Amino acid sequence: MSDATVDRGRIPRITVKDLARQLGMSVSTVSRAFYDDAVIAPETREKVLRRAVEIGYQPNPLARGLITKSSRIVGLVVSDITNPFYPEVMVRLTEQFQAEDFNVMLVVASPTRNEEEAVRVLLSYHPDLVVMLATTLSSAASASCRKVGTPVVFFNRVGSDENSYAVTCDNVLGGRLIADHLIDRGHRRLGFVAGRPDASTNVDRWHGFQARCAERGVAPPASTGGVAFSYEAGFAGALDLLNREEKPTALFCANDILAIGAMDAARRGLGLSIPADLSVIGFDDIGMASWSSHALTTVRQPIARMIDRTTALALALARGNAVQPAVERLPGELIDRNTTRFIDGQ
Amino acid sequence: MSDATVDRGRIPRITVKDLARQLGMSVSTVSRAFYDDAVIAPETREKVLRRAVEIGYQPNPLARGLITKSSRIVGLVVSDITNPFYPEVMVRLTEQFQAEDFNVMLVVASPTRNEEEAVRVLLSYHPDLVVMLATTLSSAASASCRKVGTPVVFFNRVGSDENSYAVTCDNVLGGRLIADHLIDRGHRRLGFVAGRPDASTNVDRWHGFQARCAERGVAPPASTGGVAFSYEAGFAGALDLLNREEKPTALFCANDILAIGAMDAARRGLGLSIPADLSVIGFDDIGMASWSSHALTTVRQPIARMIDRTTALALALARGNAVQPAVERLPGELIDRNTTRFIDGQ
DNA sequence: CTGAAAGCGCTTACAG
DNA sequence: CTGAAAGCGCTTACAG
Repeated sequence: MSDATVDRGRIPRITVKDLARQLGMSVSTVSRAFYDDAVIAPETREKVLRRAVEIGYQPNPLARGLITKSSRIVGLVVSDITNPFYPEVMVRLTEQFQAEDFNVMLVVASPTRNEEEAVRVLLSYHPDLVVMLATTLSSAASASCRKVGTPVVFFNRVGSDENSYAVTCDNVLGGRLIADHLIDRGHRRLGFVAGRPDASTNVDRWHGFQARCAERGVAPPASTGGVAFSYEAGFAGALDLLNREEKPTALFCANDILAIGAMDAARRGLGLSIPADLSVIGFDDIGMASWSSHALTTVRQPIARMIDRTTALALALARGNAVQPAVERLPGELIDRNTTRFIDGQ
Repeated sequence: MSDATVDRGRIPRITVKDLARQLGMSVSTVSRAFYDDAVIAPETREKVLRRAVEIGYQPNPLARGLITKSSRIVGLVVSDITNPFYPEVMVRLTEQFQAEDFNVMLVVASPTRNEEEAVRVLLSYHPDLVVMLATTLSSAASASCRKVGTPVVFFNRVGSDENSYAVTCDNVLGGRLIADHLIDRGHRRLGFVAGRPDASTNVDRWHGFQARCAERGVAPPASTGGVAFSYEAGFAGALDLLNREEKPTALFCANDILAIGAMDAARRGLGLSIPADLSVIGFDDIGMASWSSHALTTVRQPIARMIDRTTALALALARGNAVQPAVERLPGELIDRNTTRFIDGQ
């Protein structure tokens, strides 16, 4: 019974040695049983595997990683999680990785522990891959990953450097879709409530929106905000825009949470009715957007496909397959609910 | 330059050996520099540490864990994440653990990978501790943790077995607070919209509510739901209760999301006005509850304190300190906003 | 105070 | 097909 140094009351774990001793085999043989492509007699493998489940042995992936240089850990770095869009993404990504026998190490970047620091400690665990699920552009973090050869893929955000992987919704296209939707309905005085200015989602949506307005000969939209993707920011942004000389008749908010805040400001703060007095449109199509109290017209991110693409890409990268750095932009879809309307005149 | 077996294009990591060679020291000495309580000359330590940051060396916690039997990993198992209450908890717990140099391995239990299976793979990483952040009662999972000697603490949920650790809001008390609030305002026909029946939060809130009603001589509340903690369930639950013979004048919903669904049902579905025609009260005080479109009266969970207690407990446990198994119930606070009112008559 | 050695739990050439 | 040996990147008694 090995040298069971009782570590702080912790029970000594079962190891290959235990299994080997019990079966009268060498540790090498036992070890091989856990690899499908190892040369080992089928009956031997079966014996090992059967006994393993009996005594509850599982190879220690940490020790294994020391040898194989593969930890089967994927690091997930997250920062702004206030958007309900992200928890779902986190969970679904994690599920997918788990299904492929990768485990997720969660790291949160915050004011106290910034992204660079967070990535530094993450890297000490030697993840096979890191995926970034955050809203700000940071090249430093991805640079330190690259320095140690760890591939990184950005989810719903494009890295600031050329050679990184990213999968996002086509935010520029989304912005254009929204411009068309509003302009087609007769709106000419448009407003934009921005989220964080350093988020690629924010800038791309704005660019698309703006560009399409210009193409269709509509006056440049008024814009405000740029503090956060939050209810409060949406509330404040709408108030700002709607108190200006030239009141917009329609607001594009950089995401759904902003839009919900904006609607509350319009309704409760200003006594407006939506969509009668004001059209509002969001982006993301979070669950809440479909609630009858909001019934928000928005652009739905193709979240299932985005997650599929991310895991596929991630897994390929983690396996060491060479794949061209690229950003994949998947088109979103405009979901027309009840917060925009046709206006006459103009 | 060591035996750089180019592993799938991955860059060979810097190790103690590299550092030792560069400094002309032994690996033992270098290793000691990273432990505050190790005997080592101060200047030596400083030299090592300085050089380490220069070349970007960090001890590999995985290799370290092999020796120390401490992975500095805390496993976080999560299942029903649809409640916006949880993402915040996840992030804040993770931040706290990070601050103490623990890292979080996220594991999600789902229909495809149930809790037991999830815990099994988690345990293979030998976490120093696991915290359960889920809504269903499962003793199997905690049993397998105990079998390998890994402490588990339940957050906002009490384990089904006696000797485990848990920190929760005092849900029974919360239910009582709500009963008092409603009864004090003259309500006598009360309704309860349940969440998942297997969640301890749900049963405790219901018990407290019921018991207090009985104590104050109010007729037993009608109850419905019991499918999920979701908007849809709240919507359906309210519809059910409000279509009964004896319509309740006030609804206690087992959490805020249910309450928001219930309010939408009452308002949009039934044309009722809140609180004029119906009082509604929730539980949690998620961010959304304070939005002006909801302004929901609710019981606020003492989330900051709950998290502090959890990390304190967790850290003590992870350090191997003996602490009595116990469930800690922290009192919540009733936040009186705009969804309940006094009724006359009776 | 420092170093050589053993060992943590694994895997993987290398012989047989 | 199997086993003995070396080694992954660390830490920690044990000498000196």
